[in-house]
Amino acid sequence: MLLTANPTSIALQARLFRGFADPSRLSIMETLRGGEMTVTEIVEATGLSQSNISNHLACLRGCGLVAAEQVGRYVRYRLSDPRVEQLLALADELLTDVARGVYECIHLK
Amino acid sequence: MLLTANPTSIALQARLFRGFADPSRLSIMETLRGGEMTVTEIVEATGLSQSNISNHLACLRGCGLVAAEQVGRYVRYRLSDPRVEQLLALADELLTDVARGVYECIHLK
DNA sequence: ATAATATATCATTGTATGCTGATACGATAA
DNA sequence: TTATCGTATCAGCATACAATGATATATTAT
Repeated sequence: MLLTANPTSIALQARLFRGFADPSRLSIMETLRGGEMTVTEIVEATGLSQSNISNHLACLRGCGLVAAEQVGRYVRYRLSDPRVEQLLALADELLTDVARGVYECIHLK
Repeated sequence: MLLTANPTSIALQARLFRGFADPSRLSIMETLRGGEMTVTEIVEATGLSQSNISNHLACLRGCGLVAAEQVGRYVRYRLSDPRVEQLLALADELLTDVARGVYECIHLK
């Protein structure tokens, strides 16, 4: 008998973490910790290309990690849930202790 | 002037999240929430192949997310830090609210 | 209506990495 | 020592996905 946890749940959780597992998306989310921003503002703040940002915003939005609101010809984005920030903060904390390992880990690029 | 957060930190954080962003690694970590286990026990619990498990354990170990201790010809693995479990728990909580979005998100396989 | 600005979409390309199967290594038992 | 069991490593293949550049859409201004 396999003791595997609910496979669907595991797969979903993996996907959720993937939402956080990209530098561009993390930059966006870190930027949004400062409050709502338009796409242009995010582009300026991160230094990433507009299409790149838009692609990632679509991803984050699809996953429900950020929410968007159209304001005139701008679209304002924000973190959708306080737990998104909590997750970022907790990861930061954990990282203070595992940074060296993560940095030196040869299994993740 | 770019307002980018420390790029190195962002890259490391992305890597850290990648550690969590794979179903096999998540299965392993979920399994280890039940306490220390040998590789064989993890293989049985998850139903994944031995080499697959060993590869992922090497990754998790390299990142400092799990710790290992040799016991005879066995190696017992455990979660290395309570915050690893906290991160898993928080993700689970968040997932209760964003599950649909994550499931339907076309940007992540 | 036309132009200009803000954002989104899409195809392409390159790269990262997960999985498998074979094999090597290491520890104990016979 | 030899066999056996537990674990680790590695190469090869297949796939996922991030970044770019071009273009489409949408909103306001002239």
